[in-house]
Order: sequence, then structure tokens, then C-alpha cells
Amino acid sequence: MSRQLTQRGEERKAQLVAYAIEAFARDGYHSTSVADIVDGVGVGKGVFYWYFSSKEELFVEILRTSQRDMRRRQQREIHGIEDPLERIDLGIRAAVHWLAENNDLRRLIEFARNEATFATAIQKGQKVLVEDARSHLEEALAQGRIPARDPEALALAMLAVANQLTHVYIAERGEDPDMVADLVADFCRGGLGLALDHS
Amino acid sequence: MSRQLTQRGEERKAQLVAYAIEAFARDGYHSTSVADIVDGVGVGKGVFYWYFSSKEELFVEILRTSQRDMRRRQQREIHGIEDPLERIDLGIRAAVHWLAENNDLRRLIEFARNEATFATAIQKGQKVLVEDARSHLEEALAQGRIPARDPEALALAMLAVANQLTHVYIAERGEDPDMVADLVADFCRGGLGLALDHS
DNA sequence: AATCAACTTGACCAGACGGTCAAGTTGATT
DNA sequence: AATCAACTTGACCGTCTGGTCAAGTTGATT
Repeated sequence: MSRQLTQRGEERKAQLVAYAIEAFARDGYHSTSVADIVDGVGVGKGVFYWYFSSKEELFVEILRTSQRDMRRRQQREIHGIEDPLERIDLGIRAAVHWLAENNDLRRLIEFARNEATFATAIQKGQKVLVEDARSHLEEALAQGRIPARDPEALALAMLAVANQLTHVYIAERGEDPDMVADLVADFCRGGLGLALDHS
Repeated sequence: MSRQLTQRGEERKAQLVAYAIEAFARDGYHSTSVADIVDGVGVGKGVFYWYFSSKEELFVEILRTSQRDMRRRQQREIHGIEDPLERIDLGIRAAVHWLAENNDLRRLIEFARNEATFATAIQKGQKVLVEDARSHLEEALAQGRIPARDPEALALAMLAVANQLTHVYIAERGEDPDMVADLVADFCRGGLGLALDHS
């Protein structure tokens, strides 16, 4: 879309995005109509199409900014850390915490992964995360600290564990994010071929 | 639904299910209308509602039989194996192979996981798989062969790795299922706290 | 006060959807 | 040949959908 927005416009748009995220996560993308969204915000239907050219475009925008936000958090947490394995550990924890704090967005990303229309948008964002992890893994590999195995596969596996355990333990059961981060980090350390830390 | 079906009826129903699986996996559940399904099979719309009371019911039936089928395969593969860790290893491999051979069903299960309407049906089936894995893990734990950690979390993590790597490596890239099974089994063995087998 | 881009309204549209049903066909059983 | 449950047809229905648009409002700028 891309329009020249006043402050009022920016606020309205943010309002629509916020309500849409909530509704999509609660009722699902398909079950949430544009009418639902504008009714929820309390505006006319035309407002929606002033800010977005379609329901699909809105959703893609939500996905893009979400993935960007998660990566930003990960980068912030590992900034300045020398040890590649520590970067991975902190990256995993950052991911779990972001997923825990943004459960709505986690659901939307998970949904989008399995929808042909949005799969490519998701893959683009995921590729970035996997590349990040891959570079740390390769550094650790070069240092001879983990056994040689396809770094991409390892990165994907770690992402999957983080997603799944966050889903079940935090979203479904409301467990403590720190405890889940430990769980995920533990499993992944082992999966990478490192001895378990029993300290 | 549950009707008294003749052989002709059973065949027609199987025809509808087969086409629906294909269409759901290709175009998505929401984008596939009942009209699409009956057109694809080449019958009138009433036929669909003779065999199923709704589109939703058909989908749930597909999910149930899929999950049952996957478990059956797993049980068959590990039947008679004494060593709990070997049962886990073989169970992982059976899962990967089943997912690889039933890519359409893998997509549908993955989709259903994130849809409120079908999440409970999925959880019921997943619970069974997790219980199976949990019992093997507890046996290994009692034998002191793996470090003590929540067996359920371990089971969930293994399932997630199997799903994710199968998705990326087999469904997206067409890699060899045996190679992927190795990848998954390796990562999981490490995740369980076992040393890597470098033989 | 005039102007104009930004913003808002809500009736309206064409098409698709899940589901119904009265009517007709098939084929095994008696 | 008569019967009847199993099966099939496709027109039809009410509802909802994403999206349009002519008309009107707001508020900063000149």
C-alpha cells in the first residue's frame, strides 16, 4: 500500500494491526473477516482499505514485522558475545522468551507456515534465523568444539524444539519461560553433540 | 455419520476421502470447497452429504485414521525389541518414514495443529505418541542410561525435530528419508543426553 | 476563508460457501 | 415382479465474504 500517513493515520493503522493480531490469533485468519476487524475497532469498512490493499497484505505485514522483531531481540541478547556456543545458547533463550511474550504472533507464524499463500513470506524470515545460527555453528565447528554435522539441519532442529516446547509448556500450560528456556537449551546442547552440563 | 454401507458405498466413500486428502493438502482446507471435492470425484453434491454430515467431520475422520495409521507403523517396527533406547531409535525412524511416505497427511496434521477447531483432535492423537515415547524413556531412566529429565518434554522435542526436518529435507528438498532419519535420530540421541555414536 | 490531501462512512455488489431436499436410480432380497 | 434400503442428482437457499465507491468530514496550510 504505502501512503503518506499523518500521525492520526499511523495511530489508526496501528490500532487495526493490533486488533487484527488479537482476532487472528483467537479465531484464526480465515474465520476473522475484514468486517470483524473494522467492527472491533469501531470504524467503517473503508478505513481498512485505506490502510491495506487487502486482508492478505495486512497479514503479510504482521508476519514480516514479527519476524524482524524477534531477530532484533536475538541480536540484542547475543551482541558482543565472543563464544559461538554461548551465542547459540543465548539465542535459543531469546527466541523462547520472545515466543512466550508474543504468543499471538507465535500462533500466527505457526499458522502461516502451513498455508501456501504465506509459506514463502515465512521461509524468508526463517532463512535469516537459520543463517544466523549456522554461522555460529560453523565457528564452533572450526574450533573443533562440536562434531561435524550439517549446520543447517542443526539450526532447523533447534528452532523446531524451541517452537514446540514453547507451544506446549508456555502457551498451553503457562509454565515459567525461564524453565522452558533451560529445557530447550539443554536438549539442543545435547543435540549438537555437547556433553550435558550437570553443574 | 455412520451408515450401513454396501461395498459400492465403501468404495465411493474411500474415493471421496482420497480426493479430499489430495485437495486439502494441495490447496488447503479452507480453499477446498465441498463443491471442489464432488466435482473432482465427478459426483453430485448430495453424495458428499450421504457419507459425511459436514466438511469438518470428513476432515476429523482423516486426521483420526492418519494418526492411528502412523502409530500402527511405529508399533510394528518396535515390536519385540527389548532395549528401550533402541525402541526410541526405531520409533523415530518409523515416524520419519511414515511422514515421508504420507506427505499429504503430514501437511494436514500440521495444519490442524494450528486450527482451533481441530486442535483437540490432534492433541488426542499426539498424546498417545508422547505416552509411548514416555514409557520407553522411563524405562531407560530406570536403567540409569539417560540423565533424569522430564520424559514428556523429551518426547515432545523429538516429535518436533522429526516433523521439522522431515518437512524441510524431504517435503521441500526431496532428500533421502533414510538420511533424514539418521539426522533426526542423531540429534535426538544427543538431546536425550547420550554420547554420539561415531562408529 | 479557501483549498486540498488525508481520512472516514456504510450501502452496495458479485460471487462463493456449506448445506438441504424432493425426486429419481440401482440392485440385492423376497 | 414387487419391494425397499442404499445411493445419486443438481437446483436451490440463506448467509457471508472480500472488496468498491460516491459522498462526506477533518484539520493543517496558505
